[in-house]
Amino acid sequence: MLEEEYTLDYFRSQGLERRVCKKCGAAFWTRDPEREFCGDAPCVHYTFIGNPVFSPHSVDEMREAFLSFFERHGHTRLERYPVVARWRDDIYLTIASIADFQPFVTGGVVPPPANPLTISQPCIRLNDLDSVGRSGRHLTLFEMMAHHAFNSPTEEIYWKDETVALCDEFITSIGGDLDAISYKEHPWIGGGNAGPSLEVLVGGLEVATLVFMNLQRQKTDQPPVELAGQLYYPMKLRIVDTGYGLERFVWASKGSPTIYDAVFPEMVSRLMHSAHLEHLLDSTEFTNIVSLNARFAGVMDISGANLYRLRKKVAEAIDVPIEKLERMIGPIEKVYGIADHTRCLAYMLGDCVVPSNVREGYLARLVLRRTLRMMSDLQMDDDLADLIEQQMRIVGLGDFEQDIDTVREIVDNEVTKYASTIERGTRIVQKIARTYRKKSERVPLSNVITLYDSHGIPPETVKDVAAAEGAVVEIPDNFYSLIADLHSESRREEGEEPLAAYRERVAALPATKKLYYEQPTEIEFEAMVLDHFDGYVVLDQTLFYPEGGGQPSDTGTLVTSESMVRVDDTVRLGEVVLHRIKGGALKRGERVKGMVDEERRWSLMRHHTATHVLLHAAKEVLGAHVHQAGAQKGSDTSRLDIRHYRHITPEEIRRIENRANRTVMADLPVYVRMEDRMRAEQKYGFDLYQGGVPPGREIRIVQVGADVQACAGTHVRSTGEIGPIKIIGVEHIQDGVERLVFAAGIAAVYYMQHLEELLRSSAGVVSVQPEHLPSTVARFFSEWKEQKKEIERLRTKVVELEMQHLEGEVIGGVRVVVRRLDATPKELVALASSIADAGGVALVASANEIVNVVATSGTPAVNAAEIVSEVCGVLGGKGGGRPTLAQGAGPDASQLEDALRRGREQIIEALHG
RNA sequence: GGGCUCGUAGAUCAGGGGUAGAUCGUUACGUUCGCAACGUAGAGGCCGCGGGUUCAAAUCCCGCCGAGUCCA
Repeated sequence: MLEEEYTLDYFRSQGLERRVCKKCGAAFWTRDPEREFCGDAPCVHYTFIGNPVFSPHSVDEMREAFLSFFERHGHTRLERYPVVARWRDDIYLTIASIADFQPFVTGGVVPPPANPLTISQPCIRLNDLDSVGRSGRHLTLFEMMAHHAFNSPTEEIYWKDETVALCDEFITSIGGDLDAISYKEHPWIGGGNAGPSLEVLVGGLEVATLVFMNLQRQKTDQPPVELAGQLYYPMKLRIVDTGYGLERFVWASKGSPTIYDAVFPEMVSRLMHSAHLEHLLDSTEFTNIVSLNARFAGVMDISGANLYRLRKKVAEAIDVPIEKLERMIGPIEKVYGIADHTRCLAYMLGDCVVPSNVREGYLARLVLRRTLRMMSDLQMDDDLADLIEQQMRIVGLGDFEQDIDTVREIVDNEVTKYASTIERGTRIVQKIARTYRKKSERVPLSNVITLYDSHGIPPETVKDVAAAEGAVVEIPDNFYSLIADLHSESRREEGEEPLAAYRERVAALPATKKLYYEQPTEIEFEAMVLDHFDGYVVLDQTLFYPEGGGQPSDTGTLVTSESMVRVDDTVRLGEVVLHRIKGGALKRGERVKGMVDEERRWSLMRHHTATHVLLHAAKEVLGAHVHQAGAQKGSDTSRLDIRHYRHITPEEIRRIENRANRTVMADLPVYVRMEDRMRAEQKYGFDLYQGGVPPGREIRIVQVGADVQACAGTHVRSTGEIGPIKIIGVEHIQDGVERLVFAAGIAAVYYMQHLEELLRSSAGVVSVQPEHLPSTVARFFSEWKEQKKEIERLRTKVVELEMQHLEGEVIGGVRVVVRRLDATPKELVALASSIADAGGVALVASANEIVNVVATSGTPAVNAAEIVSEVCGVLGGKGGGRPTLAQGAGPDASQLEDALRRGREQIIEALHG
C-alpha cells in the first residue's frame, strides 16, 4: 500500500511525524519525535500495567463514553446485533461490527440503517481459544465499539482525516495522552475486501483499528491493485470501518495485570473463592507474577507448544522452577478462562443458540465443555448455570431474547450430557488401558485417535485415566493436526449446477412476470412463448410457481390451438422461469393457455402457510430459541425442522397442534408485501430469516397472525383456508434439531382416516373394540411371553424324560447314544449335551422338512464336528461346529438310517483307535 | 452436510458363526432383636427393526431406526 495513502492532512496539521520502527520496519505516525519503535508487540512491552493510560472506566462506563461521544459528533447509535449471524449464510457468529452490514450494505445493494452510525457489537472469535486465560489479553467474546461511514459517489460523509481526528478527540475525552499514541500503517485484507488501515497503539497495546475499506476482490471497471498476490478492484462504496476494543480500553484504563481483572472483577473474585484460591487475591508476589506473565505473553505467540517458552521465560525472570510456576499460575489461568467463557456462553445462549453437534450449536457446546473441564480441574463448587446466569445479569437480562429459565435448563442439560459422555469414555479408556497393560505395551496412537474422534475423549484425559490404570500412552505434539488430516481426506468437491448450461441463453431473455405472486389463487392464465430449448419453455408471464424455499414447483398443462403439453417441473434461473414440458413442442411466439394443477397447488399453499403457523405455535410452546432449521413442503405431508434442546414430548406435540389449529380457526388474514430490508429487520428482528436469507434491497414479507417471515412462497389468503393441521410424527434429526412431520387440509383428513383404519383393522384381528386395543395387546404380549417360557419348561421336561429312555450302548467304557428323535434342533442339542456332560458321545437326528443332526462328545477321542460333517454329507447337506458340540442338516431324509449307521461306525472306530 | 463408534437382562457391559453370559440391582428364603454385610435359590432377553448369505446368524453382508462423537 502506498505511502501517500497514509499521508493525511490531519497528521501534517497536528504535527505528527512518519517514522519507521527500528525493529519491525513498519511505518507509524507519532507526535513524539524521540520514538523509535512502532508501539506494537513484539517490538515493545506493555507499559500500561500498573500505570493506566486512560482515566478509570468500567465496561459500562467505557461503552457509554464511546457511544455518546460519537452521538455528539453526528452519529446515530444502533442497538447491538445478535452474536449469531442469522442474516448471513457464510458465517455462524458475528465476528466484527462490520459483519452486521455485510453483504448487502457493504455491497451497495441496501442503504445503511443510518449514516454515519455508531454501535458496540459483541463479537465472538474462537480462533485463539487455547490462549484465552493464558495470554492475559485473549477473549472469546469482545465488544467491538465502532463508528461506520458509508461514502458513495453521490454522498460523501467523511474519510480518513476526520476518522483519525475523532479517534484523537475520543482518546482525549477519556483522559488519554495524545503524545503516547502511535498510528501504525497496516494494510488490511479480510473477507474479500481490503484497504489501508491504521492501528492505534498506546502503552504497548493495540486498542483500535481504523480501516478504510475501498478495495474488493470482485471485479469492477476500475483498474486493479495487487495485494498479497491477489488483484483488488476499487469499490463503489468507500467504507470507514473502525473497531475499538472495548475490553482493551477498559484494561488500559485500569492498568490491571490482565484484561480479565479489568473486565470481570466480580466474576474473577467469585471464581477465586469457589476454587479455594482466595488467599492469592491479596498476595502481591502473586500479582507480580501474573502481570509479568501477561507482559511476556503480550509479545509472544503462545499457541500450542509455544506455551512452554512463555513459562520458561517467566520462570527465569522470577527465578523459580518451571513446575512451580505452572502450579501457581495454572489455576488462575483457568479462573480467567472460566470468567471469559461464561460470558461468551451467556451471549450465545441468551441470543438463542441451541447447543448441538452441528453449526453454531457445536461451537456453543465446545465452549461449554471447555468451561466444565476447567471447572472440574479446579474442583470448583459452583454451578455452571449459576455462573452464566450471573453473567447474563451483569449484561442485563433485558438484552437477551432467551429467558433465563430456559438458559438454565439448557445448561443443566448439557452438564448432564457431558458428565455421561465422560463417564462412558472413562470406562472405555480403562478397559483399553487394562488390556495393554497386561500385554506390557503402550496404548497405540490409533486407539487414542478413535477415542477422541468417535467418543469425544480428549487425549489428555486418555493419558490421565490410562496412567491411573498403569498403562502408558504416547501422544504426539501434532495430535490435533493428525485428526485434521484424517478428516480432510474425505472432503469432496461440490457438483455443478445442473442448469448452468442454460444460464447464458436465459440471460438474454426478459424477466418472467410472476403472476403466481399477483394472483396466487388463480389457476389459468394466458402467455406467449419466448423461447423453447431442451424440453424447457420460457413464457413472458406465468402462474407456475418454480421450486424454491422448500416449496416444490407447480405442475399442469400448456395448451395451444393445436397441441397440449404437460408441465412436470418448473424452475427459476435468475429472474426467468423455466417450464419443463413433455409430450409435444411449442413454437416461439406462440400464444398458450396455461393451467396449473389446482389441487396440488392448493395443497402446497396450505402446507406452506401451515408451516408458518406451526413454527409460530412451536415457538410459543417451546421457547424463543425455536428457529427453523429446514423445511420441505409436499402435497401429502410436509416437514419442519426446528432447533430445540431436547426431545419434544407427546404432550408438547399436542399443545403445538392445538395452538396451530386455533390459529386456523381464528381465520386470520395472511398479508404479503414487499418491504425495505433494513426497515423490516429493525421492525421484526432477525427472526425474519427462518427459511434463509433472500438477496436484494427489498424483501418479501409474509405475515400470518403474529408471525412475520421473509418468504418467497405462495400462501392461502387466510389461515382458515389451511384446514386442519395434524402432526404425524416427530423425529430427532440430530442433536438440537427436531423434525415435525405434518399434514394440512384434506391431506390431514386422509391421514386421520388412515389412522382410524389401522386402528379398526388391528382391533378386528384381536376381535375387540378399538378402545380396548391397548390393554388387550398388552395382555396378549405378556401371555405370549409366559407361554414361550412355559414351552421352554416343557421342553426341558421332555429332554429329561427322553434321557431316561436313552439307554445307548457302552463302548470302551464310553456311553454312546445314536438315535433318531422327534425334537427341535434346540432339544436335540440339550439332550445330546447332557450325555456329553456325563462323558458320553451322542449322535441324534430328527427328520422334519429337513434332517437336523446334532453330535456331542464328552471324550477327546471323538470329534463331534467330524461326525456331523460325515453324517450330513450322506444326507446331502453340510454341518460343523466344535469338537465337543456340532450341528448340521441335510435334505435327504431317505438316507437317514444309513447316515446314522455310518456315524455310529465312525464313533466306534474313533473310540477303539 | 461428511466421517467414525455403539444398540445384548432394570443398569453397566462381555461374547463376534455352533446351547445367550458376567457384575450390580431386584425377589424369596436363611442368618439377625432389627439393619448392614453375608449365604442360598429364583425371576428378569423379539441380542434395536427389516431383508440377505449359510446346514446354522446375537455374531457376516445390505437397508432402516435410535444413541454418541469428531470435523466443516
